[in-house]
Amino acid sequence: MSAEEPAVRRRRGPSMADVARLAGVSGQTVSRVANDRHNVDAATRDRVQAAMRELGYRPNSAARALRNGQFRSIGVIVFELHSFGTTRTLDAVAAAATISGYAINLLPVLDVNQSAVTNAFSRLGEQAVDGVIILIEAHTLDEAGVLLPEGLPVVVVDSSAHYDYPIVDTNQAQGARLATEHLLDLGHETVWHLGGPPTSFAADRRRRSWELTLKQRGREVPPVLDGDWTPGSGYEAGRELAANPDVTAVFAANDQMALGLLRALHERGRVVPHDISVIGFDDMEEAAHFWPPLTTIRQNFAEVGRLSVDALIREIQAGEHHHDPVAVPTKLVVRSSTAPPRKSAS
Amino acid sequence: MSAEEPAVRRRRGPSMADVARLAGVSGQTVSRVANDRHNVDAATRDRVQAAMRELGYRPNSAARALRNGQFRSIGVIVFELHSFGTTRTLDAVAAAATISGYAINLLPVLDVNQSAVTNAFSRLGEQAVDGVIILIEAHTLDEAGVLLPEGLPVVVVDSSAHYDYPIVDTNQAQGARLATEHLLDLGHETVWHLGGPPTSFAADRRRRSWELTLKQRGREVPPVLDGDWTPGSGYEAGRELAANPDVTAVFAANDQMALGLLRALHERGRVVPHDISVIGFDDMEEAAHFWPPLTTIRQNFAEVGRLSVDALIREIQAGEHHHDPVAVPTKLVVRSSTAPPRKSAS
DNA sequence: ACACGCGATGTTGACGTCAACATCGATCGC
DNA sequence: GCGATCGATGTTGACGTCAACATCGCGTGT
Repeated sequence: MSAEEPAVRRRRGPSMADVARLAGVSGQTVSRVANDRHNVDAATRDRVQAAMRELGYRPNSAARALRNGQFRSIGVIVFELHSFGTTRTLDAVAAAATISGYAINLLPVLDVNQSAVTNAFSRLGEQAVDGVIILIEAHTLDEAGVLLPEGLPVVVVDSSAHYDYPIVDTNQAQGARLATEHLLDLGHETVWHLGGPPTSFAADRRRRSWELTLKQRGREVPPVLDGDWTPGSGYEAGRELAANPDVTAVFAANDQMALGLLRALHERGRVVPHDISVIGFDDMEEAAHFWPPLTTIRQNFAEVGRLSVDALIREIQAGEHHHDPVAVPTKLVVRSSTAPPRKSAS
Repeated sequence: MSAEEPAVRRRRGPSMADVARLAGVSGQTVSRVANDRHNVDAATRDRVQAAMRELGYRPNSAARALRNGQFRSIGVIVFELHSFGTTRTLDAVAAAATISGYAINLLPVLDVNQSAVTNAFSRLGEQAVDGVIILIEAHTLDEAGVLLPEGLPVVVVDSSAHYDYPIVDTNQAQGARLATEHLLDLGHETVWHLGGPPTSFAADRRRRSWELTLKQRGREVPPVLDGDWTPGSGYEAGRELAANPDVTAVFAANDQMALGLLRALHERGRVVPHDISVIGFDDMEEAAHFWPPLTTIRQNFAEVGRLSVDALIREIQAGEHHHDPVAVPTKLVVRSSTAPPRKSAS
């Protein structure tokens, strides 16, 4: 009746002081045991550990972070997890961070519009992180970028060169060249391109590299079809492409669009690879089981994730700014969706 | 020469005291401004905010957490992000948590073996989280489950009933029934099943429900083929199924296996849905663009994520244990991979 | 004119941990 | 045998924030 419970129960667990009392030692000795310091007597250590177990003691990371001035945590800013690449990279980042003893703080941007991004970055200011990895396409970032808290180490995973932060990404240009050359080497006159959204630096790099490769070989550069990474946009583009008898080879900027493209070609009765060759980009798990199995460019997401974390941790711990962009090479994976062109009326 | 820099630079930003000094007020007033308390004079507030901006002040969340005894952060334990469902759920969880003002701590389990899981859980003890959502299949969890720190609110996203924690998941049974009935209603004699791995509760539920539905309709129950969720396993199973002329309808326990299955059927020249109908489960983005577009069961991952977060936050804030499992209904999405059976020799 | 109330602001201390320093007893070298 | 050394342990204070309490000044009602 008289005593009021607080609205939010605080589960404060036992503290070092509690353990110390039970074990009959000082708090400092408990701290030493908790941190695996060597200068503790074996018997004492046992006693302390027993007390810890009995009380279910867990070190309070907030107090630790406050004391040490470090959170041992890195924030990862992502837009939706729908994108295959983002997900895979996040996976690799999380693994690498965990191995290095850093926790991962996932910071989703709920909406692409600028105020949401800005909002996410300002929330960042209050986040318990020592550094940040940005996994959203930099164009989106561009307008809001200014608002990043100063003095917070940042690594951007994208292919923009315009950033003042260290950059790690797949070598988009090399991958696109690989794709284009593969089709050219099979004997195709030229290669059409189903590109990613114009707002994406990665898409831009792939497009440019495809174009450059064609030009270097003296081939005609067909108009680009712009998609938005989704299978749906690949399908739309595919309907156009299927109607054009000149098209014998298409380089889709990712596997998902390639999937939509394949569907459109099936619907129109264009046989892959007999009538048209298709190559993708990413090598998602499913690509090997598309119909027909998709020739594609494999991105090494694990490496991208690992390198991003390494770069960020170096920056956090040593203040190193490593401004040379890191480009992770790709690999051509040949399956059944590409073949030499059918000898036709030429 | 005399002063040694610490190995790890601590970027300690300005604190309330610094802001207070600059603005000529007490630390407490700064705190009030930072927390949007109303009882601060407008002029004072402006002065403090100006000082904050000038110094680039960001509240220290470690100190806050220490003071408040709460982190406002929830941990999400995941195995790899490769699984489509996990990723989508994580996405929804992250969004819901952010909206509720909670941060997300991603806690990857690096390896499925038991010691890795155990390890992840013991790491959990040191994590700055108020509660935990477990996104790994509970069978894996089973053996290690005992080691979960006591007193830490937990919500499990899975279909096990054996847990002492609140459970949220898709209504697997209802979904599997929907799938099976759809094929039966089209006129198929019976429905074959390409199941998920035996270690998965979700797979188990789907299998049981498929079986029950067949029995209730007095149909023969064909032997189950066990996959492991991957397209590859679907392909293997598909080769068997394709060789069996009795098979006219297959319910694959997820879309990825359905994809592999479709590929195997194409290879053997069995036409979908003319010769064989195929239905999947999940409704992943790509399913609409498989060849043929896949009829499937749509899971409402967003809802699962939202409800998990809600349940966890209720538990954190009120200590409520809501032990009735929450089952989120699914929806049948009809596309082109299912059709009535070809009238054959019957 | 006086007590009272109320809003704005300041002061104090505690949250849990751990580095730095202090202490104490034992072993070592000569 | 005695100071030096070393290892085990204890004591103190500070990290940044904010609830609780204290204070101060001004307007209000009678």
